[in-house]
Amino acid sequence: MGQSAREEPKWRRRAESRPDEILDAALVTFEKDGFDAARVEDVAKKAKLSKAGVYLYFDSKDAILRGLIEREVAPVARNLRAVAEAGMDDPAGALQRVAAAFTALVNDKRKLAVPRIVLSVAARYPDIAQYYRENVLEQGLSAIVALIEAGVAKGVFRPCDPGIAARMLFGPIFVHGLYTHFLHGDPGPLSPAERVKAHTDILLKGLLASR
Amino acid sequence: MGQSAREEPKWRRRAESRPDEILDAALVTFEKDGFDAARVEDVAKKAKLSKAGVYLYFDSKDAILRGLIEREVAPVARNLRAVAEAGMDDPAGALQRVAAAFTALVNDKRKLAVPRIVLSVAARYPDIAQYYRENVLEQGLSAIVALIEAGVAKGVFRPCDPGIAARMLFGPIFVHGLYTHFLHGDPGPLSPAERVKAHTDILLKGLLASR
Amino acid sequence: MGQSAREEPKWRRRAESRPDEILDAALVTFEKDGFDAARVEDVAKKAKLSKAGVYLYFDSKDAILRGLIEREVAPVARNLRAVAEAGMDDPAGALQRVAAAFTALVNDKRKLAVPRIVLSVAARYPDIAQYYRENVLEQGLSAIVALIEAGVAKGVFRPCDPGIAARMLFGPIFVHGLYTHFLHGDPGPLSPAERVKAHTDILLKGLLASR
Amino acid sequence: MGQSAREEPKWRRRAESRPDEILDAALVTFEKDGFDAARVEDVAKKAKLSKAGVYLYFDSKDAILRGLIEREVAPVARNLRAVAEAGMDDPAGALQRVAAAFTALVNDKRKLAVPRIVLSVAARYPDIAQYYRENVLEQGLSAIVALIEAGVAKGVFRPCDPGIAARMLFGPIFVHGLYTHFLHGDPGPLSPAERVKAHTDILLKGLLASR
DNA sequence: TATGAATGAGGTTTCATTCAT
DNA sequence: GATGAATGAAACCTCATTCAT
Repeated sequence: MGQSAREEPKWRRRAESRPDEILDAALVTFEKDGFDAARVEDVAKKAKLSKAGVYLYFDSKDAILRGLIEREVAPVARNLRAVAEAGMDDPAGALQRVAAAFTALVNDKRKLAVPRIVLSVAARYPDIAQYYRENVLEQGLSAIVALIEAGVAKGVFRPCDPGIAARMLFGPIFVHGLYTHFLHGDPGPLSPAERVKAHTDILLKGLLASR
Repeated sequence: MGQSAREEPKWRRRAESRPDEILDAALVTFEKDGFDAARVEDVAKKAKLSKAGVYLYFDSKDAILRGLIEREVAPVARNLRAVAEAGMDDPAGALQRVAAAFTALVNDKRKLAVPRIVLSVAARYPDIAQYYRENVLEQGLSAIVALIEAGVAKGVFRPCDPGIAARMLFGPIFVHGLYTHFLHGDPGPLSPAERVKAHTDILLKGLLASR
Repeated sequence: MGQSAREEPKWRRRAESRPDEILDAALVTFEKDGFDAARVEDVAKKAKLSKAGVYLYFDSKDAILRGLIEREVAPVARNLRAVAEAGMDDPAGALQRVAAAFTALVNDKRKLAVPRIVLSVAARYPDIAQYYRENVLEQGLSAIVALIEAGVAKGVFRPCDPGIAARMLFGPIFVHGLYTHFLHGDPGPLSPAERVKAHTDILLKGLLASR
Repeated sequence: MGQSAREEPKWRRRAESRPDEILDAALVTFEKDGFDAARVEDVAKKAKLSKAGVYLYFDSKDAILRGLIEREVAPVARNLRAVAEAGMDDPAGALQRVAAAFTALVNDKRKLAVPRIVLSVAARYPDIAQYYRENVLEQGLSAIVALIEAGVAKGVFRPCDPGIAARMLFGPIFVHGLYTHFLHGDPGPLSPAERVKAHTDILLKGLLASR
């Protein structure tokens, strides 16, 4: 109240929040332009920092990318595992919930940008590819695989290859995200929830032990 | 002896084959390094041409990419359509054959490189994204959609959203390709044929009208 | 106990010793990396100060260099003059003592670093070159020149060009220092004292009036 | 004749001479500004080339330096050795001729720039220091050492440490060069030839076996 | 007095593209 | 048709220096 003349120091002394601000800016910039075409200066500008300022917090452009991946990756993996593990005694229901969670994730263009970037730089930064694979993909896959195996063991699901089943869960959602977000493909008339339902209807019918 | 006047022309007129040789080289180079990191000089070297020589056949680096996409794209789309259309009266069998064809395609790392590159430059070259979407993705999707719809009409398949079903066909195969080729993920123990079978088993069970 | 109000001042008022600490640090850093490659931050770190702290005491990087030269230079010149002047009545003995003193000086890599730095920045900072020349070189030379001239006047030395003689005293010692310290040349088997002796033996035999 | 309008193609097609032109330009630029302060762009400009053009012939700024050292070094070493070796049967005369040759060398500011540069970057590029030491200094020294030893063996010179004697030959000349060229010290009234004479007079008197 | 945070200016290097031959 | 030579434009990164606290 009354101190309206000093609303915001505008900058200074926010070292703690800087790395995150830079990563936020980088995510947006990399998503828009791709890693190579993105200029560090643009990241800096969006983070309201000078170019040199960025280098106070990250050693190099690819260190920013690494930081970004590391920050973005953990929650995704954690999220998927949690949903999967929470439903081990109701595999069919859990499958639907995982599909819904993954759909929500993929619907967020910013979140989907990360695997796209990883994919495009994987050849040059194998460590990034490896990190992503081990910390997201294998985590997610193994969680679903466990879920499917549990379902099979319970007799809820027919015997099947759980890796294939897992890909049948994630694959369609992921490609739909790429198609609509990055290639501007027509998302179709269904709402996300309807898509999840249509998808899991078919998938579960394919998986469930008859009667 | 005596043919001293015609020792060996310094260069040969092979203008006709040149563009293709350049595109071959570009495909390999782009696949390895990504579009941005790939240097025109490397493409030239691999095509056994000077850097300037490349510019006799292509106006710019992204023109090469456009040429590449145009060349690679048509056969893929045509192929998938053909398989799908040839099986309109046996939708289930056709589905399996499409899955097999698409698996074969995706197994070829070079072929899979094209969509990966498209994805990574889509933001900067919207025309490329559009071209790819219209000429490959929508072609492929619509062919499968038609197939599914035919199946539903015939009563072979249950009523379902054909777009979703199509993504359930392509998605798992595509992500498996990305995962194994570009992120060096474990391809798992199944042979391609076994993967196709496991995949279509589940998918068809999910789609087929009971009884 | 009980002195909680004075636990430890975060920083101490040691303004007086600071400039010297900075110069010490600068000497080491400049010696190791050269003036250009040395970073102010490294000087600061070695002086246990923040980068900004250095600027409390010196206006700029080259001001540090100037300060360094000023501090290092006076004692050297004074020392050489003193030795020379103390021996005006025994020119031959004084020559030997000057050689010994200069050898001791040059043996100290840190001390030798100063002229090396001066030499490398002389073109950009003519004032530094001038300062060094006037306050060290000309001082040292003139002292020796006076010594030689005294010797000649006394009849102890043959008539000779005293500037040349002076260079014959300093030159060999100086280049030996450069060679061994900065180019890692083999210092040879002789001890410093033996080098001084061998050197002055020849030099004196060359200078002394026969009989 | 009559084609006065096309005097000089101005550039193009002189790849062969380029490296040398660049090294010439670099020598001048490095001599003037020192290695660090010299900008590649200035070297380029002086060589009448674009900045990028320089990189067609040299991989990096320090590659230019290396090239420069390599080019400048061989003739110097060869020259000194030749003079020394040509006079093995007249050591005293040869010593004078070596002194004269070295004086001529050092009188050339451009030539003297090389060791100055080497000295200033030695810490950062140890290979350059080593190269210079092995290919110039040790060559020169060993040639003179051999000469002195020959003189001693012949009974022309008194027994003495030849390394010291060699430094007494080179040292004074070298420091005089540094002093006058780079610190703008007063070269004194003597002509180069007179300096050589004054120098070798003393040195030879110091070295020669009496009668 | 002391410093963490910030930046402007500039340097090296790269590369798509052009052009004379 | 083919290329060696050349360059403009830009990108990454560094560092001396400043300033609010």
